[in-house]
Amino acid sequence: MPELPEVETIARGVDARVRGDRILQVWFGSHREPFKNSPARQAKGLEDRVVLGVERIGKHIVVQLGLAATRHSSKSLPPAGQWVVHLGMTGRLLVTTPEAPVAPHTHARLTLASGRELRFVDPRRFGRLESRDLKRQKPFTAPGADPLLVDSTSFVALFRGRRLSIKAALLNQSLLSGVGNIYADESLFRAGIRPRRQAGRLTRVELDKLRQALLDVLQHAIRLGGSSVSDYVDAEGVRGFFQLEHRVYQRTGEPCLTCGTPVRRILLAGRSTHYCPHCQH
DNA sequence: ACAGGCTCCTGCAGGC
DNA sequence: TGCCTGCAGGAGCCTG
Repeated sequence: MPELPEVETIARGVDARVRGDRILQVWFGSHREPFKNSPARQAKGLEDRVVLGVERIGKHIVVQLGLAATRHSSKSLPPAGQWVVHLGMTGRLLVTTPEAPVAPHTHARLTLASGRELRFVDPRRFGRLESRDLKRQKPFTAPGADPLLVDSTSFVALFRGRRLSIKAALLNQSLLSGVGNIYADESLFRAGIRPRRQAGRLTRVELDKLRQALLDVLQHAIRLGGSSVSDYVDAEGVRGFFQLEHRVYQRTGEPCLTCGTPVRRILLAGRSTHYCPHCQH
């Protein structure tokens, strides 16, 4: 479901609601997916920890956890652990009251000292949950560069010599972490670049244009709370509005908003890909 | 170093 | 009404 703007929106919303809260008890509703390490070990890493903060890293939501005692000591103490949430296609992370009806496919419920609950819901179970003990493991890092932070030189270097299509390159999380199908199509449209073009053959000017288009489209989407294509909602259950700004994504056959040519849909890297055959070269 | 296909899942829309 | 197909915001694996 979610790409960078949706994950950013959720992470900010969860952070605003649970930062400083303490996890009292954890309930896991399933014992197969979505656990990268065992539910028992995750519960151990979560219970009686204080939420120091919640942030987005790539498409992951990282909950920074401190020992309950750190509340009373220095604020600069590093986190003791992390809870890493990947939402897959249909995952949701919601802050609710304990009385709120439990949605089908709820896989995790974290009871908080404030009386709230943090819930993970994921019908397709493509999402992943992982707890990391920072005494024994390194902090989670994204495999690729963050599209909001990457500078022009590094961006250009990512694609140098690469023979795969620019669309596939944008989706490759070890190059850029956070771009998915919607924002790949939307940024390529705004940059005037055909998705099938070989990444390594784009000019510096084109890549600069692409980086700027990507930055613009992601920041604009974050301001609008992300894209609600089907059932995406933020931490409070509120839908985003960027889907109203889509120019090509899921507009197959509809007129290009710039030139009127019908938007074309092809399959590329196994994904639906939308572009304007007139505006993109 | 890729491309392409397949897989993991559930749910929904559209055609018949 | 039901049954079928195709499709969906992700990503890892395997083969060629």
